[in-house]
Amino acid sequence: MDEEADLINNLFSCDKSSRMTGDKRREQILRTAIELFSQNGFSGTTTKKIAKEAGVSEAMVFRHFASKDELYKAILHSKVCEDGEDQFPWEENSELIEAMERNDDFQVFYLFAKRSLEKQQADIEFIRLLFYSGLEENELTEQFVYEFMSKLYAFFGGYIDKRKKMGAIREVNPRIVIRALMGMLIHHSLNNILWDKKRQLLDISNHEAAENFAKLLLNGITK
Amino acid sequence: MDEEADLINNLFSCDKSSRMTGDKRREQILRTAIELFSQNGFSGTTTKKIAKEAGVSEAMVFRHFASKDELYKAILHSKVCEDGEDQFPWEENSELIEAMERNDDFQVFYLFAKRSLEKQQADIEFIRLLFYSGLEENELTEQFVYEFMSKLYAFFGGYIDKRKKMGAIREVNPRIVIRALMGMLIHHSLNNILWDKKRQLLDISNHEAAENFAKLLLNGITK
DNA sequence: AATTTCAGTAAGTAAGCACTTACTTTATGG
DNA sequence: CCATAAAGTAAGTGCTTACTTACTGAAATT
Repeated sequence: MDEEADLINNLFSCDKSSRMTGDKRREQILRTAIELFSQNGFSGTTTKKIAKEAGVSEAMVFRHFASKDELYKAILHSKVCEDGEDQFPWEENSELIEAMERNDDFQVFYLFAKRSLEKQQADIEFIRLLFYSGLEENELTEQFVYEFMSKLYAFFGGYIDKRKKMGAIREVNPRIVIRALMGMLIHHSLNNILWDKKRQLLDISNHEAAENFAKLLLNGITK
Repeated sequence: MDEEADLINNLFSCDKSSRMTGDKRREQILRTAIELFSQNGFSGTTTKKIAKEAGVSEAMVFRHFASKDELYKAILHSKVCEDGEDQFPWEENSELIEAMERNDDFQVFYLFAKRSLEKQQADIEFIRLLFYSGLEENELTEQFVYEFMSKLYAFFGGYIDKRKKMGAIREVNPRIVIRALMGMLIHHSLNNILWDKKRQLLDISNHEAAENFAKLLLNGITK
């Protein structure tokens, strides 16, 4: 409580010269850097700008992080590895688990899609960072995607396999199904974030998108 | 012929000091820059490196392009606007048109998917540039995506509407279908290019991918 | 053969870059 | 209340950046 109050106080107070503890300052620099790196990429972001935005001298950035590279790694680690755990909240999503137990295929896919879209929209920074670092060929990103997708294949592919055995789902490679679904979801978010911010091409709610994608995946468009 | 022979000669000859005409040198610098910008993004690419890679002095880069920014714009224009036209070759794809005429839905979606995947794989530079410039919030990119997708909606959405009226396809927003399909295709390519180069997560041919995505879109996975 | 044209360069410039050094200020526990 | 540790900075460092200037030499035109 005190901690949070202090943080808010520091962030909004006009008294820029107020001192922070090392840990808090470190965290604040990290958060500022996340914002800038996600906006402008690695080489598009200067340590000077990070320092200025964080309201400290450049030397402070280098006191907390050995180099710009280390700072970037710390960011990817915090966003991709720590928050990344968070990106896989389905096992604790009781609504989804229940839908799986009662074999309500539509609900399973719908809930998954809706939750994914909401997550993606709530953390645009994360998506931008993921794509920037992917283009920059950062191996941490490759590793994250591999682990994340492996978990997804295990969790979701398992359900598909089960329903296949029950005769509810036709013979199909679960990984292809998952790639198709993730493609719809990520690409839809990316359109909203990068290319079609004004929703000129397609303006639908997360509910509509999730519903349509789920139906599409389950029944296709053929009558 | 002569032109091409000269070009090949110049590219592979060890005689680096050979003179080129202004136009050819300009084109060569442009091509070199495309390669580097698509690999490292705008701020990750230096004019010095472009010059070195092109085998000329830095001053030559600035003789042909007023600034680094102008060079980048010229690249996006050439890749996205000129070659971009090329990215919409379906109207001239007689196999696809024929499939549309005989209302062979599967063949229509399959051919579209396969051709798209092939195009994307053949021009990785283009995709990287598209994503880099999208993240960098370049308005040229936004414009290209808008025009490209509008054409696609007109061309493909028309087919879906026609088949809807014929009662072959259920009530569905064609734009959502197209977004879903493009999502599968682009995301699959992006996985292959960025995150899963070694195909550890999913290793399928373009034929397999196109076939599965088309089936999925038409009939879903339900038995 | 002389002149003009233009591809091409070497060697700059000022500003900006990641990063360091040497120092000052502030909180805190004995 | 003072010693100490730690938060903080000003003013650098050498190097790189985008971009320029003043020049050279090959080839086409006259």
